[in-house]
Amino acid sequence: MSLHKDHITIYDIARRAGVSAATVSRVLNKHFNVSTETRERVEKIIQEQHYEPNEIARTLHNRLSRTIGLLVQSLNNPFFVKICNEAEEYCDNIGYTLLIGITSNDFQKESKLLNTFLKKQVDGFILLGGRANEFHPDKEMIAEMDLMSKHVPIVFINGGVGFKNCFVVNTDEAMAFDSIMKYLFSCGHKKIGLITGQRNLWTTDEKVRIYKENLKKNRYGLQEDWIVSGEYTIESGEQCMNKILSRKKLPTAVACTNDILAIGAMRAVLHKGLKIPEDVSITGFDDIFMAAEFIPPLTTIRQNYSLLAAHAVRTIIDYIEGKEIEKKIIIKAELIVRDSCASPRN
Amino acid sequence: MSLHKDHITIYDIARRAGVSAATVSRVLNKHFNVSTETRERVEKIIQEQHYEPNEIARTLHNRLSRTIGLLVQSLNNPFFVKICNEAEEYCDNIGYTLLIGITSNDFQKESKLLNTFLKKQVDGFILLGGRANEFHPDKEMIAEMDLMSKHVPIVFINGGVGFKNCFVVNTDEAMAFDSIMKYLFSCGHKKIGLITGQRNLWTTDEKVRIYKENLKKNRYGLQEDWIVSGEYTIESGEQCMNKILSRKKLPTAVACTNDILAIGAMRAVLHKGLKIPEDVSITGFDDIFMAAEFIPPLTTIRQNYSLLAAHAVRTIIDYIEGKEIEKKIIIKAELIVRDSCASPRN
DNA sequence: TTGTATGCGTTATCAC
DNA sequence: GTGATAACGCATACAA
Repeated sequence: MSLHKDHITIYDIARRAGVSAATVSRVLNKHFNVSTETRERVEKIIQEQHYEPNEIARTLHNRLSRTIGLLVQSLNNPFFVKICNEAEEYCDNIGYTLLIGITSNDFQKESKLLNTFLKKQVDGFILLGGRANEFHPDKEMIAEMDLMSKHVPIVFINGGVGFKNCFVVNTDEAMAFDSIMKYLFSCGHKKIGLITGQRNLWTTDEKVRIYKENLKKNRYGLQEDWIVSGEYTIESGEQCMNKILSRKKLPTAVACTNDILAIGAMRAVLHKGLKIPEDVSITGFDDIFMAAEFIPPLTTIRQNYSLLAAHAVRTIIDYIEGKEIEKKIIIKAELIVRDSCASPRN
Repeated sequence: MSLHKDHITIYDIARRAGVSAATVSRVLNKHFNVSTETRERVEKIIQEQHYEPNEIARTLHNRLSRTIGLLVQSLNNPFFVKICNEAEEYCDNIGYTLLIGITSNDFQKESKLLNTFLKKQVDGFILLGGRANEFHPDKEMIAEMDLMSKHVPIVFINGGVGFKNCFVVNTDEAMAFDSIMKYLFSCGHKKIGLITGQRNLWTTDEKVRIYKENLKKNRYGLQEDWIVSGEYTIESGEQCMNKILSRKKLPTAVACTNDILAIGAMRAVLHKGLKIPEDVSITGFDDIFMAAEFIPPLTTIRQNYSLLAAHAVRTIIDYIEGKEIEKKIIIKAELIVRDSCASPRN
C-alpha cells in the first residue's frame, strides 16, 4: 500500500504549461526572470491542479525544513501550554511549522527527541523545562548540547544556565519574585513562608534566593521551617502547606513558586477550616488560565508568554538568516493582584 | 549561513568502510544479504562516526515520513492533552513522530494545517475536536476531508460523523452518560438539570439525547429550563449554573457535559452559599487531572485515553501496512464515583 | 555478496 | 527568458 498517491509534481505542471520544470520553479519562488505571459499561464495551471510543492524535496535540497522543534517538559502545566500556543502561532505566521516534543522531564527522552528531530532536519530547537531548567547541568548534558548546537541553534526559555553555545530567553524571575515579596511586605506581612517545587532548578532556586535576600534585608528573620520544598504538583503543594500549618508558629502569608503549588496550598488551608486571605495570604507564580477562577482568585505573576515565545522563535530565524543576535534576552513580568492576599490579623 | 553543517552521509561511511553506499544502506536496513564481516566493519564505523541517516532523504525516497499529524482543538483542555500525551508515547514506541497542530477550533486554521502537514508528507491524520466534533459538517468540509483521505488515512477521535471515507475511534459517550444518569437515579435524584457546552457538537448532543431519553423513560418529566447550554469554559459553566439557580424550582442534581463546565458550576453553587453535594449534586465528564482535586472531588466519567490514542495511531499504521482495519472503533468509559453527589434532601 | 545506476521532487548553475 | 542538468541523501532493481 502506498501513500500520497496521485500527487502532482512540478513536472506535471511543467508539461501541462508547455514549459520546463525550472520555469515552474521560478514561478513558485517568485523570481524576476520569467515573462508575465508564461508566469500567468503557469500560475493558472498550478491553481487548477491544486498543486502544492513537496516540502520534503525542498528541504532535502535547501537544507532548510522551515520547522522548529520545541521540546517541552509537559503539557499538564498550563504555563508550558501557553508558550506552546504562542510559539505555534508565531511560527505559523511566518510560514514555519512547530514540532512539539513532550519530554516528560526525562533526560533520556530529551536526548532521543533531540536526535529524532535533528534527523528530520529541524532548523533549530527551543527547550522549555527539563534540562533547560537545571541549575547545575552535568558535563554530559553540556557536551550533548554543545555538539547539537554545532548543527542548529538552540534556545532555552527560562533556563539555560551553563550552556555556553546556546541562546537564552528568560523572564526576569528574580525581579518578579522580588515584586511579590515587596507586595506582601506592603500588605504588612513580616512572617512569610515559602513553598517550592524541586530544588536545583533555575526556576526554583532563584526564587529561594530572592526570598531569603528580602527577609534578611528587612531583618524579619528567616524561619527555616517555613521553607518547604516538594515538586510541582497540586498534591505536593497540599503536603507542603500541611507541613507549614503543623509548625508551632505560623506565618501570615505563604508564597508559592508556581500556581500549581498554590492550588494545593489553598486546598490545605481550606481543609483546616482556615480562610484565605483572612487567616493566611497566598501567592502564586505564572498566572495559569484558571488562576483567576480559584476561590479566592490568586495573586500571582504573569509572564509575558507571547514575548517569550516570539523572541525564542525569532532568535532561531535570525540565526538562520545570519543576523546579529543577542545571547540572552530578559523579559519583564507583571504582578497580578487578586484577592488571595490581605493584611495580617493582629 | 547554512544549517546542518559537517553532517555525515551514507557515502562518507561507505568510503571509510571501503564499500559502496548500497551496502551501507543494506546494513542500516538490516538486510540479510551482507556478509557478517562487512556488516560488522560498517557498523563499527557508523558507531564511531555517530552517523544517523537523514530522515528527509529517506522520506523522499520511501514516500513514508513515519510521522503522524495530530490536529487538536486546544491544549487548554486537559482531556485533549491526555490524548496528545498518549498518542505521542505510542508513536514514539514504534519509531514514529507525532506532529501536533493546534487549531484553536478555527476551521480555516484546520484547513491550513491539514495542507501544511500534507506537504510535509505526514503518513496520516488524527483529528481531535474541531471539525471532527461537528454534528452536521457542511458539504465543503466533507469534500475537503474526502479529497484529503485520498492521499492519507484520517482518523477522528470522538466524532467524525458524516465523513464517509474516514476512520473513527470513539468513546461510547452515550453509554457513559447513561451510566451517569443511572447513578444519579440510584442516589434518589428525580429532579436533574443539565449544563452543556456548544450545541451541534457530537460530544454535546449525544449527551442531551441520553439525558432526555432517561428522564422520559422514568417519567420524571422534562423541565426545559433546567437545560442550559453555553460553551466549554469555566466562566460559561458558572453562568449556566447561575441561570439554573435563578429558576423558581431547583433541581437536586446537575449533570455537566464536561469537567470544565463542572468547575464553573461548582463555583456558582458555592458562591450562592450552597453546599455540594448536600444542597446540589454535580457530575462532570472526562476526569481531567484536577477533577480529583476539586472541593469536593468530582464524580465523573473517565475515558480510556490510552486506548483511544493507541487505536487511532494503530489504525493509521495498519492502513499504511495494508492490513484489514475497522472503520469504527467504540471504547468503553468508566464511571468514577467521588464525593460530589449524595442523596437529595427531603 | 557486492557494486552501479537510477529515481524520489525540488532548486541552482549553467548554458543558450 | 528559458531549458537541460546536476545535486540534495537514501534505497532499490539490476548486473556482476
